[in-house]
Amino acid sequence: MFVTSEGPILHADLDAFYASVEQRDDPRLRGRPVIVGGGVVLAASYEAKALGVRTAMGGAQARRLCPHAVVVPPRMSVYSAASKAVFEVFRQTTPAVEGVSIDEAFLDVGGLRRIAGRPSEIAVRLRAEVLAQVGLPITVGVARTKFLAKVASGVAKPDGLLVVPPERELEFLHPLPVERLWGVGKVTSAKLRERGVRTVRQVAELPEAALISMLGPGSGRHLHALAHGRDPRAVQPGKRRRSIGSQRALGRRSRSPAELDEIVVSIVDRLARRLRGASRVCRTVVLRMRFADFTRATRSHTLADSTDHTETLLCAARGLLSAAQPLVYDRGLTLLGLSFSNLDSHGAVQLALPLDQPSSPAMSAEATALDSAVDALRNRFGASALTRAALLSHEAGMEMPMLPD
DNA sequence: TCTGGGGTCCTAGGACCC
DNA sequence: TCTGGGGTCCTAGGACCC
Repeated sequence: MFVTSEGPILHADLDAFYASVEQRDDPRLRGRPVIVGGGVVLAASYEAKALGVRTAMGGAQARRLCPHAVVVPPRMSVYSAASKAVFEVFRQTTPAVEGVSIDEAFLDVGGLRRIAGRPSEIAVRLRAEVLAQVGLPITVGVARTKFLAKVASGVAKPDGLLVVPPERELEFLHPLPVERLWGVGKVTSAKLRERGVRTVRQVAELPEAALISMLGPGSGRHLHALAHGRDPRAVQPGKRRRSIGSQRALGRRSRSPAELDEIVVSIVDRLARRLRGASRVCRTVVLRMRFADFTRATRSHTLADSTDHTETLLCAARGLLSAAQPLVYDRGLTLLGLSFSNLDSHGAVQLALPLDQPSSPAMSAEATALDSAVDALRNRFGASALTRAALLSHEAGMEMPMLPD
């Protein structure tokens, strides 16, 4: 499963992904500043970025900076389809594709030289193919390691290509600001700058022990290696998601227990469907909270057995929320989220089952049937009627165990 | 500028087992 | 009654990334 070639590695990164999809689909948006998302900026086209608009910026501030921007609501399913199409192009290039996010991947092209040419040629073709087949601009960085390939694509953006030859790695890396190092965010950057360390070269000049005493053993060693161009991580095509989650901002007004329960029900329902859709099961349920002062807390519960069963997961989520009641009301809950972790594949569970248990396709067919039944009942009885719907599907003879009252 | 939604990885303490 | 060392799992928090 793990590819252990010597590289080179391509880092392919779609430019201003959501905004580019909008410009692709609506010619009137091309060449104009485009902002995706209203309350907060999910993506900004390069025309908007040129005026200072940034991802994650508040919508009001973005409109001040860029009053002529076209603001469009996100169309997640369209972006997801575009992403799938782009990843298909990646896999036509090499089977060794490791997805990093919806718009980003590493491609190991080591060993392709004889059939596909030099890495730079592969990268040129890849960019042309993504444009031709999906209609989106993409930037590619090429280097010996993942980290250098990623930095290269970051420097080459937008709509660019940059190759870092092995003998020029440090020449490329050392003048860059420390924030370019993977794992250096606000906190680490402040610690480094406090000590006068501003460039990657200055990090490289520090002994590893000094970095460890500043940042702890984990990040100390990590940064020391990166600053010297060392990054042993291989491209892992089989890499799978380790958790799935969903959250909802609540605003500042306080919510009744019934409202919170309704939110928990809808999040659990959505996540459990995604779990089954991906043929995965989970064992740990994590409740995420954010409060009025922007502090955060999590509470988690690990089940005895992995499951993709909505009611089981809901029961755990409700238990966590009720245990967290004091926090919720003392500190003013402003965000509520859940994530399911400790993910496993359905297949692994199947192996442990006796032979007379339903097979995996049958089980997912059952889950799909339940989803449809719940949907139908929800349409009849209203959006928050999951429990009611569960009761009715139970009465209808469908196997859906009930929660205790 | 008062702030969304989706993730990853690391650390540290305590429980528990051998 | 007091005592060691090592390993794993769970929980919680934090930093970081897109």
